[in-house]
Amino acid sequence: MKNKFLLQHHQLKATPQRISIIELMEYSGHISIDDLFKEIREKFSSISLATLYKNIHSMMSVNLIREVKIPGQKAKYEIEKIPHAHIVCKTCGELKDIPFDATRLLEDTIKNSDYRADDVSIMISGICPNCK
Amino acid sequence: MKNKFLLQHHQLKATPQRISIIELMEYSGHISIDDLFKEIREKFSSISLATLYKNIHSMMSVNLIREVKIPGQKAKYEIEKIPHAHIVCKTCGELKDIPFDATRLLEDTIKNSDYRADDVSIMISGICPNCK
DNA sequence: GTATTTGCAAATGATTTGCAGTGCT
DNA sequence: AGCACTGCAAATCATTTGCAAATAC
Repeated sequence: MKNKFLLQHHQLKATPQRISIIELMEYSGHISIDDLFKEIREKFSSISLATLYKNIHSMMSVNLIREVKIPGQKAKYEIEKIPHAHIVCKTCGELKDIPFDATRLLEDTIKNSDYRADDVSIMISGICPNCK
Repeated sequence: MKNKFLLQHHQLKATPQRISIIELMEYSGHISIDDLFKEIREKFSSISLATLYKNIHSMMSVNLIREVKIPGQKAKYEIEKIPHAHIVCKTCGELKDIPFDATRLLEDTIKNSDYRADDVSIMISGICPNCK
């Protein structure tokens, strides 16, 4: 129900496919198109990749979700939420959030450049505990 | 000459194509495969995209260059250099460096998580002076 | 001289598009 | 009812691969 409203508040029709996309993103944190496709087929066996791509685009265009690009990997998608940084493991590729408030960084940037900055995305890479 | 050594120090053969790739990256700061292809054809009219892709990969695998992924754009490539953050204009897509030392951020992350962090990439987005 | 690299053409993989039918509001 | 959305198939675009000839060292 919550996600139905979430979609409607962003002027998108609340189709069951879209609701399911949001649920899967909430559950996984970040998900690639391929994994999304695999998961969502369990519920909608006839869904097409084209539909996923179209929905990802419409949801991005209203800032409901965000694309996370990672060097050497396919893009992942996540629901817009509170400020955080990303940390990706160089070995296994796992992506995690860590709490990080970039407000300060943004303010500094605004001070030191003539850009009107409004968003920061931070990608840290390293080796995760499991792979160490 | 400098770039010939740069390649050799990374155990790559210094072909004229590779030297030219490095020159173009130095000149442009960040460049996409397509732009690289357009530019480099002026010098090597018979160069193929396959060669570019292959070289980009070999140069990345020895950390001579780095891939910069930007949401909504194709990847760009740049020579590894001193720490900086990226700022991209949401309107015209222009990408710029701003000086930024992420050492502190890295240290904090190491303290607060059990990852062994070794690299940070920061992408700020906003509106550039020209587009304001 | 030998191993690597180049450039071509073809294969593969990812994303987008057009369109007819369906479903949300 | 009307417009947006879905799913299919086909088109397009991006990247990779295999291989023979060329080149760096």
